Amino acid sequence: MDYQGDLTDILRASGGALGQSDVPVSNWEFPFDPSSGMGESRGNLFGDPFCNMRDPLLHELNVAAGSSYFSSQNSADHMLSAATSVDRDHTSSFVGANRATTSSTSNILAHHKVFEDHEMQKAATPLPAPCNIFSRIQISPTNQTKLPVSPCNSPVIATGSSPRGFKPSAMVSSDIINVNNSKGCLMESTGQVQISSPRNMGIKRRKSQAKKVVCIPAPAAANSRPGGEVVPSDLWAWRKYGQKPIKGSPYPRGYYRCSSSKGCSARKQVERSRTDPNMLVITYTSEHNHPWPTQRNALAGSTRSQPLKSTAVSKNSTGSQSQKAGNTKEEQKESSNDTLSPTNIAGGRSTVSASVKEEFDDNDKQMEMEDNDFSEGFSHSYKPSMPDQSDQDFFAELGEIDADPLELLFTHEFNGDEQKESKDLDPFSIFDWSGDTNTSFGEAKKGL
DNA sequence: CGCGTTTGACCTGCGC
DNA sequence: GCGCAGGTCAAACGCG
Repeated sequence: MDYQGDLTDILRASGGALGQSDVPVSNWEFPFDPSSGMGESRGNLFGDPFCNMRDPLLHELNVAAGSSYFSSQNSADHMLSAATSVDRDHTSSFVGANRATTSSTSNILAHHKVFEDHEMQKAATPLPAPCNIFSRIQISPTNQTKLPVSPCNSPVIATGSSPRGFKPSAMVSSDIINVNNSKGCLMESTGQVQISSPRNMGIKRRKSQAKKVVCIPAPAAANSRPGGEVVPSDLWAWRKYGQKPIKGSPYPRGYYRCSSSKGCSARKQVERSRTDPNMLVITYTSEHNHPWPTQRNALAGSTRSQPLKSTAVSKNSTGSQSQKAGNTKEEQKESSNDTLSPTNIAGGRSTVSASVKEEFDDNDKQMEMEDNDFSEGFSHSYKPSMPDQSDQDFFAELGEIDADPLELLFTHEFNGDEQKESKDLDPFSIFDWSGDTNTSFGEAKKGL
């Protein structure tokens, strides 16, 4: 089995926190420290390569974490509890994976992790550039990787940004992985971390660009529902511009570019985990240079990306097709709608997990996690920030969204009798599960 | 017509 | 320097 570049690698490299689980999410925990005041300023104090990278889903992560729901110091545990209860009726591979965990977080539904790329640690000149994400990540051009070790158990995994970059031996591994020390907090939750902006941006993009890796469960198990490649759409519009088979992986990698705005350099790569086809690994590169769509118009033009019945049928009928072909289609369809499943990210009801990894590929750079408050930095980083807009404006614009994702996610989900199975309260509803996939996904959720 | 996907070719970085 | 592999381009085509 080739784990190169696979999420599993990350996890394994993280010190074996996951044990032998094939489901890397089992021990994942929130990278953010809910008590770290995520609701405070957006930061933008340091060189955050993603200061403008406002992925709605990632944003949701932050906001969710920073929401009042998580305001308490124990909010993380609350979240965990809530998530557990919510998921109680759902059985999924992730739940099964969680069985391997020994901590009370074993049933955490939404595990978010921030990963530090080992290459990122390699160094970088600290930049005062306004950034959010790693407002607390400091990169030292000379220091060796100073791994943030916090009482939190979040397995922070450093990985290569690219399959080639996945060199477990080079990963931060145990140094930064302090597993099961505590729950619901990010290991870096108390440290300040600064990272510098990528150098040579645009010249050696692939090497110098920071990346975010988000691992989420595929909403619809491709293996169980051939025609149910249900992928929720986020508020960004992504256009696929390429696909490449990845060596060692039966699944191709799709390349997407933000089509919400011309000139936006935001890109993402979507591929299915080799070891766990139910997991999608989404790598975000570059950043959005525009506010995220105020309307769900991000879905515009993406209708075709929704699995057509004909397609599903075809796939079903041709289930014996070459694996590559099948995978390719599934991958593309899933990713075409943006694979960031709210289920995963938002800590919805289903037993899902999401990990977010920050990567910073630049051999010339070295990142130092000075403190342990990485989570806060993370939260900041993913705060929806409008480059030229005040936060107020931003939220005002948020109001223009058809439905506030967060509200949908948490207002219902965690209020009082929050754990209704009602679809109205279904955080999934905030995403566009178009076509027959709507129902399909409902089934898929049950299947989870 | 506009937007999307598909897909082969090309470019680039990296390891040997 | 060469080959491999990942990343990107762009023409062709489909869909609403």
